[in-house]
Amino acid sequence: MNPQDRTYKDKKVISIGTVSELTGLTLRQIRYYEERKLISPYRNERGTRKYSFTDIETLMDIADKREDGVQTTEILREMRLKEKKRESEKDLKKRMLQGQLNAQFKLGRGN
Amino acid sequence: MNPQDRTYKDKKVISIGTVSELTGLTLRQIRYYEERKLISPYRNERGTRKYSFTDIETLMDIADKREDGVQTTEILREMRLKEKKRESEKDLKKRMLQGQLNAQFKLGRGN
DNA sequence: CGTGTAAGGAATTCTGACACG
DNA sequence: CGTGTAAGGAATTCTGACACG
Repeated sequence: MNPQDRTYKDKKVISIGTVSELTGLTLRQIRYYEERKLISPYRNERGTRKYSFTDIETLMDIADKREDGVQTTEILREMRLKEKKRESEKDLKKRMLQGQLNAQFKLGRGN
Repeated sequence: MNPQDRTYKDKKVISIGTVSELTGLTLRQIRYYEERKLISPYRNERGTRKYSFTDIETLMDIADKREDGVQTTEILREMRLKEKKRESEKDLKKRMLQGQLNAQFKLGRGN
């Protein structure tokens, strides 16, 4: 995804009522999932919660899993696992790129 | 831009208070620019205005022009001109692509 | 023309709590 | 554990209008 677009996807500007409409979850449920650390909305000066499109996607994932009877603790575990996986993949890519660069450097020096 | 991302950029989900914070415009100004047809927010069941990130970008353009003393009527004209330009460029691309395809077809038939 | 403001009403959001299971 | 609900207060949003220039 274009880095410019990420700023939109991650920008926390949507109020809880709209999130409720978009996800089909009740306000109570949305607030509860925050209490269980599954999401962390931004709070404006007044204390009103503001969500991003990413938060909404996360909530829809949560809704699916809850329907399957998965508990919030378990959902949190899964989310953290996926986070780690993404990080290690990113790390792998970085190391591969570094390897490429090193090889290039040696070749350049060899000639 | 990725078509998937457009759905976020154009999704009208942001309330006027947040738009005001993001653009620095007053509620009065934002509503007035709507009256002058410069933007058209979505209205939910209750009648509350909802804006997209695209609307916000448009509003920031408007703010710049207003600062330069450009009147809303003139801004509207400019916006419509740009819209037409985009459309004719799109049209040109479409016709060029069609030309490419026709050429390919003739070549294929020729062999 | 573009923007401010006071007015009155209706819907939103927040928190802490009790309830049920 | 996950969710519903009533409670009270504070801030939001809406419209139509008068004001100024």
